[in-house]
Amino acid sequence: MADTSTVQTITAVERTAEVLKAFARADTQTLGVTEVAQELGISKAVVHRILNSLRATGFIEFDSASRRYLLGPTALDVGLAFLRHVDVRDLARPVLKELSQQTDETATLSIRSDWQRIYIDQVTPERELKMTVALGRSFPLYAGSSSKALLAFLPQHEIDEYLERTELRPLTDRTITDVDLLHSELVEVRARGYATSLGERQSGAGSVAAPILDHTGHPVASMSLCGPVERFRDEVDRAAELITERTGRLSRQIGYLPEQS
Amino acid sequence: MADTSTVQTITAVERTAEVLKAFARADTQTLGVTEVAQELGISKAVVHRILNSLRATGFIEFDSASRRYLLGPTALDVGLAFLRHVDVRDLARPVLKELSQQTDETATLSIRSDWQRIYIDQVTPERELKMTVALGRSFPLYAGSSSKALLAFLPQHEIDEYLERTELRPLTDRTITDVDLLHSELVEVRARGYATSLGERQSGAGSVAAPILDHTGHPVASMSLCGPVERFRDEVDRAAELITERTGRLSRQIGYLPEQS
DNA sequence: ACCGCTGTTCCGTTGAGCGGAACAACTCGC
DNA sequence: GCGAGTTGTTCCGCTCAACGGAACAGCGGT
Repeated sequence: MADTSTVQTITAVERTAEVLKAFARADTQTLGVTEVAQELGISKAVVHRILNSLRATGFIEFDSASRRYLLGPTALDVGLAFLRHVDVRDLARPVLKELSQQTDETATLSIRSDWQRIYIDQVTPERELKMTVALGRSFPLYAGSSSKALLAFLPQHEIDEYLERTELRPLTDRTITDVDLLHSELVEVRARGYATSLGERQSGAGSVAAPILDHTGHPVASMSLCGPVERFRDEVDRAAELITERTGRLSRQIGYLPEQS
Repeated sequence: MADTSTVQTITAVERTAEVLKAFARADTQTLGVTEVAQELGISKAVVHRILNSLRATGFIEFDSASRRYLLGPTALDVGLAFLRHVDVRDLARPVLKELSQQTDETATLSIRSDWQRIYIDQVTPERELKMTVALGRSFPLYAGSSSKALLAFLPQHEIDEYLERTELRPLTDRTITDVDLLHSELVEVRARGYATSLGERQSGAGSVAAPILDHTGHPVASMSLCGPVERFRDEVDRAAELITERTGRLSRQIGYLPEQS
């Protein structure tokens, strides 16, 4: 009974939803009754009644000059309520568990806070030798895969600003301290969609991370898989594949629309 | 026949809209069937069917763990379509960025919708203590600088009508609740071209706003700069100067011709 | 094992919504 | 200015889809 097709629905409601979606799809601001009716294969009379019902509730407005209909502010209110209620952490939790289980390594979630990164969640595997990160601690944005995944997807000018005024202090002997090198590393991260690190932030730790992007394309969080570098080195490719698949889905869930090629 | 009450509507559609609004209002992410049914005074069975219809179309999702419902990404899609079609927004975006950068405070853009005001865009500065507004939410037209900037530039008879039938409920202890006082405040706003507020709508927030006028002289939007009242108090004059310069230019861009003296 | 709470389904009744068609209002071309 | 061809809007009788009370099921607490 979790199946969508078996539960009772109301056709009028589904039609209403389709009408709203038609407005969302349209590249013109206004739509006419017949236009909508034809696209959805419903009678004009019905579309007319639906539009007027939506008008009464603010979802649709009416332009009396052209006698055509357009989306109203209530639509925005509801849409943004969706965003308001999305807690990346809650959303990501089950994914972290799944990733950790599938790879038998630690899965983490980080967010950016000002110009630092902090871990806000992690799931560790049941094995003796495993990675554990410090939740709540601040780390720089230039070292480690989670950090680079966040940094690489910021607008270019913000990256430039950040790197201009930030001193790249080495945290380990593998930390990238050359600005030009880091710049081209970030370009690569953006191109392939994920970042890797072998001991850049923490000696002996390897990781792969990808960003979760919101509806504006901004990175709101980054998710990583990490473990002891000796065994993790061989897992990088598989981890990258798994993690980008999940972060991609999460991004779409919070409204990110991948640009069509 | 422009009257909303006389045209035919479909109750199921209006109920659907009310259900979605209930989710927008809620401060919890998920809502249960009974919860919604009680709030709207509809039977549980109907709410259940509506929710499942919306589920089939992506507006609503179902959390099988808690057996409760939440807004889905389609809601966001439709909401953002509304924004996509507001062309003032595109025009104003770079200006907001510039203003925010120049002042290191938050720049916002609002439009009027019926007799309310809603924020449709904002750009925030990179600093710890800053103002952030809720996009999509409705606010009254009588409190706060953005609202007063819109209201003051409406035709006088519309202002009068509005103030006659509107109760000036205080949002903070600084809200203007005296009609005569508000009337003379609006005259002043119109005279100098911008509105200010120190905590009228939101305690602890200060702001300056000016309207963007179209070719008929109607205010289509208002732009504001806002921040914590303690530091903003000293920035008011400079902010007013900056903002009126920009809104003036934007108004001319969309066809407004300043009356020649 | 109880209770009280959810969400979910059943089912017979009925009136709300359907849609074809008529009407009205507007635009365009000649 | 006057049809022809668009729109949006309303009418109205028929029908069947939605209503809602009530029964059912599946939790979670004590």
